[in-house]
Amino acid sequence: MSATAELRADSERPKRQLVLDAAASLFMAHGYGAVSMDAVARAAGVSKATLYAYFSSKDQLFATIIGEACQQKFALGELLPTDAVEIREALITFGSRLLRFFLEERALAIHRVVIAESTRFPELGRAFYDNGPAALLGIFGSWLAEQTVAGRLAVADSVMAAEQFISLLKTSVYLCASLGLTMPTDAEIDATVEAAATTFLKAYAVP
Amino acid sequence: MSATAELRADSERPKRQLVLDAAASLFMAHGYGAVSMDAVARAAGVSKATLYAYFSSKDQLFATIIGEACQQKFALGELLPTDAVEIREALITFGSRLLRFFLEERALAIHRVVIAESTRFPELGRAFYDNGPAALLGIFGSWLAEQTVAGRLAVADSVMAAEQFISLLKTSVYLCASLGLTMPTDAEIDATVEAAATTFLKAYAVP
DNA sequence: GTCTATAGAAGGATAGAC
DNA sequence: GTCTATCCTTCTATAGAC
Repeated sequence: MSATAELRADSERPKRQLVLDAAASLFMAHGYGAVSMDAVARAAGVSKATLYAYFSSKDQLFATIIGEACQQKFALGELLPTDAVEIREALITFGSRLLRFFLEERALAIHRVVIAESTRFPELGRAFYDNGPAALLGIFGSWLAEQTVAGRLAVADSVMAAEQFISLLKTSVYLCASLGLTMPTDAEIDATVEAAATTFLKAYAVP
Repeated sequence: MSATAELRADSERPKRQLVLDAAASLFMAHGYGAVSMDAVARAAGVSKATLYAYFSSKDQLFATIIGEACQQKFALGELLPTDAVEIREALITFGSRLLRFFLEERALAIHRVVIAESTRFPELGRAFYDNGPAALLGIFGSWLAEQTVAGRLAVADSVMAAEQFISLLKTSVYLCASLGLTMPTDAEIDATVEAAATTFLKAYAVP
């Protein structure tokens, strides 16, 4: 796409979308309280009156943005590995994709802002949990159950096992990233994933 | 202590402490942006001018409070079980204490507010991590190493093992509590702890 | 040290012209 | 629908009396 085409597309894009994009970026970077409607209007290149023509209040704008961000389907199913590979390799593939997804700046930002405003906007906590962690648990738990049926794992409680594998990925490297302290290196990520797979298989491998 | 003695102690307590207590409660409940200095002064029973006599700005008041909250030594060492009991029982005792500590409203509130303001106050993220998670990892990792020397566990990388046990405690029951959705029941907490101990021991028990 | 009162700035939301 | 200009509230921070 040429630069002029981009510009045309940009200027033709409905202002509502311009506002949404600008506000999403600002809210995720700085949180609800630190972003003014003036700043949103400025970043979107529209006036405040236009902004209020589309969104009746700051609360509603915020809830719309974060709610939509939570409902984006992250194609969670695509994170699952194929059944063709050996089980340890499958777990490592899945764990590696998943931990790298958790560490993406966008995912971290959504998690941060939802936790931060969960008291002011309880419905956001619910939307985040249902569309994110709960959906993931369902998909991965089913996969673990399938592997057990296929004789590749020995999992009794597939939901608890799914919880445990995912938890094993979220060690302090994830916490440090959440807190904005340090982003882990590829080597640290790989080491965490491999340790998670090793511990998980000691507990759930077929005897 | 009698009621009158309590009252006297309260009225004699330095106003600085009154401000700190009131502000801590408000900031942890509602976050930085949603709390005004008016509200702090009202809750503390002092005037705003008095408040500003002790703290030069809202930023400084907030950083002081959260910084001190992070540096409270939670007597982490006391969470460790005695060496007298069998290893599985020791892990369950420790895990139960630790998970219940993570789920305390105060701990959840500190975690929330630190994550929320970690971009505005990066030093708080560092203080929280060093005094909380990192200190815990050190203490528990050392304990695991001791148990290995004593022949009660077979842990090669004691820090990674400590990470994993703690991560196994933080399953979705913890996430739900973080998001303000639901507080787990005692039964859910116990089930999580027992599952964590079982998985951990399959990976790290003496052969 | 403590208070009342207020200055000065910023934010959310809107009126009215085009 | 969109903009400029503005209203009203709330906020941080301070001046001045006691």
